[in-house]
Parts: sequence; structure tokens; C-alpha cells
Amino acid sequence: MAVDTLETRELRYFIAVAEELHFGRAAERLGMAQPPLSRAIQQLERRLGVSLLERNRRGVSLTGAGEVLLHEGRAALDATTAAARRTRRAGGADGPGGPRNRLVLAVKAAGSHELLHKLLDAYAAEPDAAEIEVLPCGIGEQEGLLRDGRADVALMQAPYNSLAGFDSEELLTEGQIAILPARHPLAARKTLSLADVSDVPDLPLARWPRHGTYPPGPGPEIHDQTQLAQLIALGRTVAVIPDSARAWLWAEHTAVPLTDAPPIVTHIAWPTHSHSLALAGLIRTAAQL
Amino acid sequence: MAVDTLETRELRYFIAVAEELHFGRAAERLGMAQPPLSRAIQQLERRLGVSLLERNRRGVSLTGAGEVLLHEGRAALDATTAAARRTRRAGGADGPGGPRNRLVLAVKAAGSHELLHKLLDAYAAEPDAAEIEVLPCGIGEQEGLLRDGRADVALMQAPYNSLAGFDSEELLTEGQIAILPARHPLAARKTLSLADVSDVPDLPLARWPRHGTYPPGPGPEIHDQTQLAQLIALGRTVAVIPDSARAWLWAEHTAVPLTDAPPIVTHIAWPTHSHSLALAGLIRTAAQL
DNA sequence: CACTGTCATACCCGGTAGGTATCACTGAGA
DNA sequence: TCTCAGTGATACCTACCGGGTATGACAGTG
Repeated sequence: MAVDTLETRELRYFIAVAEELHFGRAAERLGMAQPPLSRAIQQLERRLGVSLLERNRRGVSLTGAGEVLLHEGRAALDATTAAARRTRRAGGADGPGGPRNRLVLAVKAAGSHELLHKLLDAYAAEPDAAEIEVLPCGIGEQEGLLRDGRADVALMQAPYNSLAGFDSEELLTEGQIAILPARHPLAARKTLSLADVSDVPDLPLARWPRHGTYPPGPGPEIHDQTQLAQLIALGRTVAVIPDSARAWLWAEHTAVPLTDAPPIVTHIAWPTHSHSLALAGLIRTAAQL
Repeated sequence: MAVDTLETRELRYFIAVAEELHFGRAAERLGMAQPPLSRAIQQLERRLGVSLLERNRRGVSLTGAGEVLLHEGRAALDATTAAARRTRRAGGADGPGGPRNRLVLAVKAAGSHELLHKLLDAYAAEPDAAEIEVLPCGIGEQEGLLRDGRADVALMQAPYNSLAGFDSEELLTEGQIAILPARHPLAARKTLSLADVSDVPDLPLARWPRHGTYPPGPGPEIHDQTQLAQLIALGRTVAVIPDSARAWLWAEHTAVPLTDAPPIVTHIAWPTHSHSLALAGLIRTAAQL
């Protein structure tokens, strides 16, 4: 085989080993036995002429080239499965008799709710609108969904989401508010600054994941909106979130505008190389909102 | 095999057929016989549950799903070979004893010459600079080189190059000049407007390829700088190019500033997901120029 | 109505991916 | 020091499947 060709199978195998750093567990995850996996990785290293893994006593670690292949390979594997998924969708293979024209729109669950509603209504009114499947996802999951083809287009909020590697169009800029327990003293204020809410001893700031990891700090780690709402209602934390979140405030919550928080810009984003007519229509509709 | 997995081999095969629209020629290009290729495509269609090609009398054409797979598949295949190439480079597999740390920088041949010189000098002065291999390329080839891993980073000029899908940093903004045959009447002017040079009957404007194709028009199609220079010297054409091109003017050329041409912005650009230390150093150096 | 061009089918073969059994090595305890 | 557990590598076998050749089916053409 050519020296700069990789089979998808080889990528899957290497990524499994590189993530587990253990041939046995990687083989189990791949649903195969350990020896053929060892051999496949050896063949890969031999063909590339590069050592990818350091087999030292008690374990495996990545070489520099291995790090590169792990990152580049993930991107390549995502692109490959994206190709398969989008092709299947384009062919209407989702279900028998399913619509031939469908877009999957990834949205952070309960985020940008009002904007999403307006967008869907406006697009549905278009003459030859495709069917839009709304795919609710966790915080910061949109990038991965676009990359591996589970979604075609997403609503993202800068700077929470990274727009790097996607094309995008600005939709909405909004300020941020602090959401506090209604009974907390700070809830009585007309406005607050970031400094006011970031160092309250009895009310540590909630922490959101950024690119898969949580920043350090005393506050609770947040996975979804509901959990956050409950923790605030219980008086355990305070959150800084976009203005449109007022839509889901509870009775025990109080929203106070923040004077100095960075504005949140909601974008509609899609993979750079996309060029389907349905997607173009959706983007045009969104840009006219 | 899982229904949303594609083997690299299948992608190569399908893309060949989709580009040739002819099984026999595609098989020849792939260095194999036609029957196994036909069978492979059938298996692919069956596994995806999607029809990709329309085999009608006298030829083959793409279905909608086929179009999607052609585009997405090209991106995926590029990403895969990029992974292989960059891994090999990271492991120093380029040559025996070759340096472990090397970046390939794609530059339009003879473009941004002065800037490139400054960049290379400044970077070489850095304490732990990697080796930079300058890869001269044709007009608008940088994008492909970055995508399939033949290059790690490129100098691109907006709006000639499309920065979509890459991260980039602005380096230089410059105006444009018209390069004319020295003996032409227009060469005597102090300044010109785009209108002045775009409709001169005896001096049709040279045409550059944009994304692989040439815009229509009477002027000659330009492939490289030297050819352009010669055609201008012969009095056959006029070109509108960035100010820094004064560096390679011939004696028979005259440069006249254009008052209303869009400015050219040279960027340094790299694949979004890159994160090597060497690349980060080069970008930092470039941003400080 | 032969003839040509094109893709599909039938059938065969060899390479290789994957399985099982086992080895070689190393670190941890008793 | 001597097991013993844990890990990756090796040896060997089998079955599948990717690829080749020969040929068929069909349509358009002179």
C-alpha cells in the first residue's frame, strides 16, 4: 500500500490504543482479540516508517508522532463518518419512505429558545423548505456533532462555542445576566458587575465545561440547564448566562443584569465545505431574522 | 461493518468513479480491473442503503447522495492522507537522520517575497526554531496543500485565496498596482482606476484561476508569474496585482497605482485543529512582524 | 443485424485479517 | 529470591474477501 495512505480500520485501531494506552482494553473496546491489534499497529508503524507508541515496562505511551496521528486521525475519522452519515441522509436512508431532504440542526438544550423558534417558523414558511430535525445537545457538543456528521448545522454561542473551522453567520448579540437565588442579598441589587458575583463566599460561581474540561474553582460542575436551575433555586450557586435565559427562570430565581460581562453572540454555523441547497436556504432565512 | 463507516479504499474507488463517470476508466486510473470496482461500488451502495450512481444507457451519472459523497468523501480522504503525511513528518520519516521538527510552508511562487524573507529571518532567530521547508506552489493551490497535509502552514492572500476552514492571522495589507507594458499610453498616467484598465481593447486584462477555474473574458489565462511578466512585456496584457509585486518588475514594465482596487491582505493560515509547538512559534513570530 | 461499448455476473485464487495458544519480560509481594 | 500476575509479542491456523479472468446482458449504431 502507498506509504501515505491510511485505512479507516487502522485509524480506528490506533486511536483506540492511543486513548486507552493499553492493548488489551483497546482490543476489548474494538471487539477483537489483543494479538491481531498488536500486529496491526506494528504493521502501521512499519509502513509509515515511524514509531507511534513507546512500549516501556508497565504500559504504553505516545511518541511525538503518535500524538500527531491521534489528533489528525481523529479529525480524519470524523470526516469519514461524517461523509457516510451525510450521504445516508441525502439518500433518504434514515427510514423507509423518509424525506429525501432533511437537515439536522444541533442546539444546546434550552439555549437560544426564542431565536430557534423564530428561525424554525421563518424557515418553514419558505417555499421549498427542507425538514429540520432539531438535535438538542449538551453544552459545547455542537462542534463534535458537526464534525462527525451527526448534525449539518448548529446554533453556537461565542465565546462559549469555538467557531474555528466552521463557516458562520451572526444572528443575535445579547448581554448577560446573573441568575441568583431570590432570597440572596445580592438579588436585591439593580445591576451587578462580574466582580460582585465572582467572589461571594456562600455562592460560588457555577462552572461550565470548556472543550470537555471544567475550569478550576469551588463552584459546582454544570452538565445541563435543569441541574443549574435547581442548584440556584437551592441557594447553592450563581450563574452568569445570556439574557435570553430569562425564558426559563423559576419563581425562586432572580435575574440581575451584569454591566461588564462580555456579550454573547449567537451564530448559525456549518462545516466549511457544505454546499447543499437546503442548508443555503436555512442560512439565508437565518441571516434575514 | 457498521453502516456509517467507510473504508479509505471505498472512498478512493467511489471518488474515481464519480470523477470519471466511467467504470472502465476509473478502474484503469486505480490500477485494477473493472469488475471488482463495479462490485465494490455495489457493496458500498448496499451497505449505505443508498443509490449513489445512476447507470443509465450510455454512461453513469451521480445521484444527489452521490454528489454529497463526492464532496464529503474528498474532504475525508484529504484529512486521512494529511494524517499520514503529518505523522510521517513528525516522526522524521522524510529521510534518514532527517530533522524531527520541520514545518512545510506553502507560498505562491514569487508572491509576498519580501514578507516571506522577513518572516523566515525573524523565525530563524528564535531560540528553538524548527526547520522551515518553503514549498512554492501555483496560484490558489495553498488550500489543497494544507488540506491534504503536503503543507502545514501557508501564506495566503485574501481575496485571492479563500481562508474558509482555516485559522489565520493577518500579516500585511497592501494596495494594488497595474502592471503595464512600458510603451503603452496608459503607462504614462500617475494613477489609474479599475475602469481604466478593465476595458482597454488592445490590452485585455489577464485572468487568474479562482478555485480551479478561470473567469470568462478575452485576456490570457495565467498560470505563473513568469508567464504573466512575459505577456506584459510583449504588450499583450495588463495585470492588477499587489503592490509588493514591484519586486519582480522588468525593465519593459511600468507600475501604476490603482486608486480603487480592493486591498490585498496577506495572512498566515493553518488547519484549524493544528496545535504543534513549532507551528505556534512560527505564528507568534509572524504576528509580531 | 452484426458490432461495439459498457456495466454486471460467475467463478477462482491468494493474501491477510482475525482467532487461539503460548512465550518473554517485568514488577510486586511473600 | 522465587513465585505470580499482568502485559505485549510471537507462532500458527483458518476463513473471508478483495482482486483477477472470462463472459453475459443490454443498448445504441452503422
